[in-house]
Amino acid sequence: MNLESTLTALVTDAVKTLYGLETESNQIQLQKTKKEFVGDLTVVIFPFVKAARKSPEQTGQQIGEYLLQNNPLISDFNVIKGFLNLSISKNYWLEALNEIHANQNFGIIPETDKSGLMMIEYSSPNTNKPLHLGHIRNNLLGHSIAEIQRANGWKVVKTNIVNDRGIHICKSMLAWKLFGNGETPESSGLKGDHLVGKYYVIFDKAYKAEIKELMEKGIGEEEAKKTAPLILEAQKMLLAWENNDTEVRELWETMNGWVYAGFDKTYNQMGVSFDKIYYESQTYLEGKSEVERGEANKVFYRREDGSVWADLTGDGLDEKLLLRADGTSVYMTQDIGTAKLRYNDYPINKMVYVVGNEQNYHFQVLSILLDKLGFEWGKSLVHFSYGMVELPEGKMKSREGTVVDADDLMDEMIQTARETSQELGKLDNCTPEEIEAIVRMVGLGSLKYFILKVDPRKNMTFNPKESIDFNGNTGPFIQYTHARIKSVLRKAFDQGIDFSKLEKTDLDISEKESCLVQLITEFPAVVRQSGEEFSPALIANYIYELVKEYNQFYHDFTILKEENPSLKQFRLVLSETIASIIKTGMRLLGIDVPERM
RNA sequence: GGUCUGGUAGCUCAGCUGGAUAGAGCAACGCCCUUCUAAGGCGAAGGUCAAGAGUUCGAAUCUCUUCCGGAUCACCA
Repeated sequence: MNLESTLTALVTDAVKTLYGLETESNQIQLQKTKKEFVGDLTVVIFPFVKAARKSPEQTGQQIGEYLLQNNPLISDFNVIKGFLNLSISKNYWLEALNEIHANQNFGIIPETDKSGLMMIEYSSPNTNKPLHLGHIRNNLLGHSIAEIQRANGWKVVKTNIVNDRGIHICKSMLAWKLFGNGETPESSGLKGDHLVGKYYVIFDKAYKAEIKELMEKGIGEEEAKKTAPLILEAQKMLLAWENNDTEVRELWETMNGWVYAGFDKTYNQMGVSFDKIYYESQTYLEGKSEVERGEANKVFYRREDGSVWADLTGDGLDEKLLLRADGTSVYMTQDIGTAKLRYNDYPINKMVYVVGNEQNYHFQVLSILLDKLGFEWGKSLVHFSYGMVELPEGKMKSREGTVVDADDLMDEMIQTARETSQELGKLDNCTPEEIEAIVRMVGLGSLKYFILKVDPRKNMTFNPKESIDFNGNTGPFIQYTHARIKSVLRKAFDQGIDFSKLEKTDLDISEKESCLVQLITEFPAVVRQSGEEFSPALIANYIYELVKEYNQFYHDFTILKEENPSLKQFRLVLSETIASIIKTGMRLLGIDVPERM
């Protein structure tokens, strides 16, 4: 039984005995005592004032006295206005710390069958261009959510649906065929995904030139876009692909192979991975047959031109196309097929899609369609929706070439970390391998933390400079604190101090220290809530608060120079516990923390 | 226009199941390196929580209206 529920029960008991008031536990409001007041936890008295028929102050006083007399857990109390501030006995905090310190998996629920299996889809790239800043937010969120859900006892399957077919891939292929001169990643020294992306851009340029040319001949823009030779050629290629044309398929496989090799490097650098990858080229046919089944069951209907539609006006939405007149599938069709395959492959209890908020409508529709098709899991799917990332300079636009490439950005972050640490001479005693590892952790940690600390729903601005600051709510600041604690612990260990277990449990620790212990005890609750709300930001901000509080504590006291051996030991145990929570918490965000830096 | 979503300090963000004087960091100002890592800490300053109304003992938080931003409503993916 944790502290809060114990206290809730106590207060329930108190108001019943004193005022004969029956209360539900949710009527008792317990909150952390604000810093400027003395105490650990605060009971809001207002709900009981009526029954007590006394002033809030008197009521608080009375309840406080009752609690103090009836439970040794409460060491003191004070009343301010309608708030009863309770001080919890130091012994309680010391014992709590001891317990947490001994628990290697504090805050983590082991994987059990109880919660079931959660499949989390994220990343979901197209194979015609490299990953960019938007993908970074997606990947980081997806990976972190997976870690958090796993820490909450779910069995997690991370999945990626690669959009490896369609007109956009044909565009890259066609451009390569026409202008590529057989260029390969090996011959050009380019990363595979960048090479294919290069030809996508080349296609776009040439295509635009053709449109311009046609328009100069007096053809309308719409018409020009449709009749430009390049686009017709690309469409022909797509058709050939669908008809399993050997040459087209071979080129398709070669170029996609380049892209996958490139993506693997990017994912690897980012520290994300997948348990199962689906390819749209393998799932879109399944979608078609599902739609046809739906049509047969009168869930969908066919128009005169042969296209298939779902009528969602009854759900307050529009009509939605599912199959084109020529029988080819659209985005929605593929997602239906992919969903079906996934549920065939895994006993999924919860399906989560990490996809940008521009697709909110799509997933609203998908949920309804799956439900109409008779899949009981349709209604319960979760669209984990997130906002756009912008740079301080403004919006990213692929047309204006202001897209921030994921690989470039990560390299830059690492490079900045390297330069900063060199300037400060921080890593002079490390081997080149150590320096590389640390600089990488710090550079990527900056990026990851800055993106994850923000509420996912919001559009955000990524400021590279600010993110790598060693002050404030940043990854490096947290990493730095961790490294510093580790340094203290190493020195203590060298001095032969045993901090494996607290020996004395009647130490007179300061208010600030008990406050820190209290903060530590909240970690599991934060992880639970973060899982329920799908919010890595919750964990990020919690860690920051912990680190900040610790730093203030660290400033006021020196640990190794403390003369009271018991107090010294306590502070070491406290520090080690905090370091361990930082490490666990950051792991849930997908961020590594260095032992030294 | 319909739907969804956001608006909190100059900037970037917390806080939102209603509770005390609305919190951090950055920037700018003033201190503290004989200090377990100054990649740090302390102090002061900075607010009509977009606006208005309602519910309440009490509203940044809940409801309604308005204003501003973003997304979406494709035979694109």
